[in-house]
Parts: sequence; structure tokens; C-alpha cells
Amino acid sequence: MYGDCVLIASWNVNSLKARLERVTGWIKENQPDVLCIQETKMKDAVFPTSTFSDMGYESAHFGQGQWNGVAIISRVGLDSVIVNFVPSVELDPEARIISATCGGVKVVSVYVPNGRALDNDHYQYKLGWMKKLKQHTATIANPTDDLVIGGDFNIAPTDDDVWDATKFEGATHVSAPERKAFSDLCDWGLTDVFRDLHPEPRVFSWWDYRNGSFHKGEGMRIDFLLATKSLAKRITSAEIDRNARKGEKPSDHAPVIIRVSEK
DNA sequence: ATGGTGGCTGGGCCA
Repeated sequence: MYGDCVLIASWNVNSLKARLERVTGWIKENQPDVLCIQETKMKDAVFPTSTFSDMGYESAHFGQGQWNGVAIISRVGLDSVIVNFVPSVELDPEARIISATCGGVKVVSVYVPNGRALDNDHYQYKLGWMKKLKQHTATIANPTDDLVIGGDFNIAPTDDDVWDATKFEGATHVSAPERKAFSDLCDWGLTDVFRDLHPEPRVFSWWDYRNGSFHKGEGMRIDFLLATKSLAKRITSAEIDRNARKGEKPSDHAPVIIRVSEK
């Protein structure tokens, strides 16, 4: 471990190939011990393992090509990697979840399906996927373990997590079944640590590229680090780095970061 | 404005 804290972050980079310079720059500046990455949009064969190892990070990637793709990089150890859901839950045809143990903490990086529209088959896939995520989590850990799930959940848990709730009526990300699936997962023994430390509404992690949404403050909070109680009680800060959404060729998501004090 | 932008690609699909 480094110092008396461990920094854990999660970031949907929207193509690791298009974003590699920004990602490595962000890592150098912020020095995370563990980073969960989503939407790498690449095959395992082209994942930049050596770029990260040159920076002192081990990495594990579950990719499929042009879409999806999740990774965990760590400088505090990376063991017991599980690609996809555990087999007892059922394998997903898409590359959306990878799990590992990093410095004694079980870490899961997830890219929850978007859902597209309430009447779309993909919406049912999303609800089923959330149910499987809970089963997967309960299979690999106990609620008393140190575990964190970092990722893009494509769900805004409350109306405080969207810029204007009236604009989302009948849309995905805010529907009652999705919010129920999210709270069901949390009921297993996880807490949204950013919200615990920041009760203020309208703090976002994602802004649409279109319509100047970022500059107008029109976003959603859909990226989370969900921690078990034993981990959450040692968290000293939680932030969303909205600066990472600025400038040239940003991802449409900002990283979420938590700082955990040593036991 | 049933639009818009960005990243796959190499014409649409996906977000």
C-alpha cells in the first residue's frame, strides 16, 4: 500500500484506444491504486498491458471488440481474476463484468447494459443483468468482506441524480424497476459512498456529448463506487472529477474516486 | 427540430 490511504477509482472511458493519452495522464496526476475501467471497446489482444505495467500497474481485461469491454488495473496486487459472471450465475454473451482481489479488497468493474427504451428487449436484458450482478456478488463475497463495485450502472438512483426529472419521464435510467434493481443490489450490503458524503442534488458523472450538455449542467449521476460496510466506514473522501470531462477529446463520463484509510 | 455528437467503422449502430 502507498501512504496510509488507498485510492480506488472508476471511469467509463468510452474507448480506451481513443482515450489512452487522457487516461494515462489522469493516472499520473491522480495516482489511483486501483482503477476500474469501462467501455474499452477493444479486444484483449490490443489492450495496452505494457503501457500500464510501465506505470507500475498490473491489469486484467475482459474485452470483446468494438463494444463494451471492462478492466481493472492495480498497483496493490491483482489476483483471483474472474472474467464474466461466475459460471453458476450464467455467462453473459457480452463483456461487461470483471472481478479481482486487489490489496485485500475484492474489486468488481461493471458496465451495466443501457436499456435503450422501456419497450426494448435490451431493457429486460438490463433488469436481468442487475439481478445477476447481485447473485454474482453474493457468490464471490460476504457482506462482511471488503468489496467495492465500480462502474457505469446506467441508472440514476433518485431524481436528485438527474438534471431535470421531467425530461426523463418514460425514459430508461430513471424507471422504477431499474431503481428497484439498484436498491436490491445495495440491500445485499452495499452503499453508494459518494452520496453518503455528498447529499447535495444535481452532481453528475455523465453528460451527453450533444447540445452542449456539459456546459449547461445537464447530466446524470450514473457511475458509482458501491462499497460494503467494512470498507465504507474507512472511506475518508469521495469525489467526481468533472475536470476530466473538460478539454480535448474527453470521455462523456467523469471518473469517480474514493479514498480509503488503512485498517 | 423525432434533432444533436462521438466512437466504433467504412453504412449504420450504439450510447
